[in-house]
Amino acid sequence: MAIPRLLVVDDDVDTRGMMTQYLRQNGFIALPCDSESAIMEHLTNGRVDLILLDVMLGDENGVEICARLRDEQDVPIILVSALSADHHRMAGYQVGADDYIAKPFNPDLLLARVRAVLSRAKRSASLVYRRSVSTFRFAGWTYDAKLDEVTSPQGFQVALSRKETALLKVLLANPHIPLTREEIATSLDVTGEGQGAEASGRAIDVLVGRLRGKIESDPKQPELLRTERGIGYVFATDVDVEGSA
Amino acid sequence: MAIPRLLVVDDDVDTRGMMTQYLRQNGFIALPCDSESAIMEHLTNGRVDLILLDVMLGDENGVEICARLRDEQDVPIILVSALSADHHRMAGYQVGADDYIAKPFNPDLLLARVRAVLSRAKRSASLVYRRSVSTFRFAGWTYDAKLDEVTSPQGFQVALSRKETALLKVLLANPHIPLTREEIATSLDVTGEGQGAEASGRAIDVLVGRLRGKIESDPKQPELLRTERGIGYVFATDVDVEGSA
DNA sequence: CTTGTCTGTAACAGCGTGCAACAAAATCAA
DNA sequence: TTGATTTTGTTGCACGCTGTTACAGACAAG
Repeated sequence: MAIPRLLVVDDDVDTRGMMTQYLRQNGFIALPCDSESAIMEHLTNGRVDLILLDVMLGDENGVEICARLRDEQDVPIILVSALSADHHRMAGYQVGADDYIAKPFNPDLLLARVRAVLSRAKRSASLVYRRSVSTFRFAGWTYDAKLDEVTSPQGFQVALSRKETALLKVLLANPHIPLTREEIATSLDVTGEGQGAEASGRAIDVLVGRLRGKIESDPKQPELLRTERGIGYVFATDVDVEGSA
Repeated sequence: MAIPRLLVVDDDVDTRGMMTQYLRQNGFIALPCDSESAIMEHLTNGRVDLILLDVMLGDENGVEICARLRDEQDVPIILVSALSADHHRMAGYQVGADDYIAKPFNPDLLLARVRAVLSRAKRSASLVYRRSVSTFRFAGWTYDAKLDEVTSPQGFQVALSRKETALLKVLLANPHIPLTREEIATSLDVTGEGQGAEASGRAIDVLVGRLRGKIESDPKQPELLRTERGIGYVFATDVDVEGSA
């Protein structure tokens, strides 16, 4: 199972950034959102495993959004509220939220809830990504997330830089799913909010090229890290994940 | 049976674009519309297999339009609504809608409903184009949809560009059926809103020429990709499909 | 035949991507 | 701290893909 992709929906940049950063540090893919339309976009464009939804969203109302999402979707939702009032919690459950957290919350609590909801949501226990877990295998290659070691099919160890490793992780977590440059950039930018972090330039292109140079047998005709013209990049190979607690 | 042609009627550009794009990615021909007159135009000018009709259409009322269409036509209609209110659903069924979906909806759900209505509407199950099919054979040629590899009767591998591949796919999916330039263009344009995408020009003609140059033994006297003067192009050869789920 | 419409195609232009080379920034050693 | 080394982002150019245009040939109707 791939690394869970979470949507962090909050209109406050700081909160959003903190949560995003924390979740990423703990092995999740966290995508910051600030509106319902952004949520829909993500839902349309790719897999989303859990939505952390702030109740207060400027004009929009988190509870209503939750209700609407729940009407048709089956994505787990955790409501987050700055208010501790219980009626909010009730309202939340009524519209089908999977859990409810009051701000300010203990980061570990957040993590615990997220994991609980994720594992409750789906049957397979391996759904939840455990940091300590960690061997990815693809096309003869091995990536040991714990030791951060990449081993070629011939058994040679390949040294990847931090960003290269991060890129590989995102790709391994989303095999066969085309990722936008923006999505990739957001995932790489571990400093919390990726807002304008990658506004300029073609850093991702270059990074992809560098990674290709290290893991593709023929970088000119990539078989693992394929280009989706006009869209972004895809990891076009099946990936086996081997985990341990 | 040809690829189903769907009309996506919604006055919001984003929604329309998203739905259109998603449907196209899944093998349908999706034509964006924003008014009743546009619908009528399409109904007049060509085959339409299903209409996805937004209930809120600016000044116009989707339900009324639905009723009017139903009065004269027998095109299946799925109503789409931003409101979850049930009376809308009821009203929809009363005027003869084939199904009803509330926005925001799960893309896969949309797809499921569309397919259900289409197959319910009548005709063989093969109506729905299956993208998961893997190997096409025609006149000695082979096209492996999974690897995107085209192999000539002599066993040589031929490199096709993205659009060329897309064109070939549409043709292979509809052997012996003349396809309009518009139909082809719509199928190729995966970038969402095709509105003016193909308004101008003869891109299709040129594309066809290029594909001919690669797969016809004598591009001057095409045997596979024939021209239907005044109409469009036909793939004039039997195609064997070897599919898997 | 002529005329007008439709199609084939070469030539060109714009865009996105790969990549090398450079510059800036981060990391490390002392 | 300083300076060396590595990593990362930027820039410029080349190249392939794609749509447009213009013109010539093909076809249909008269």
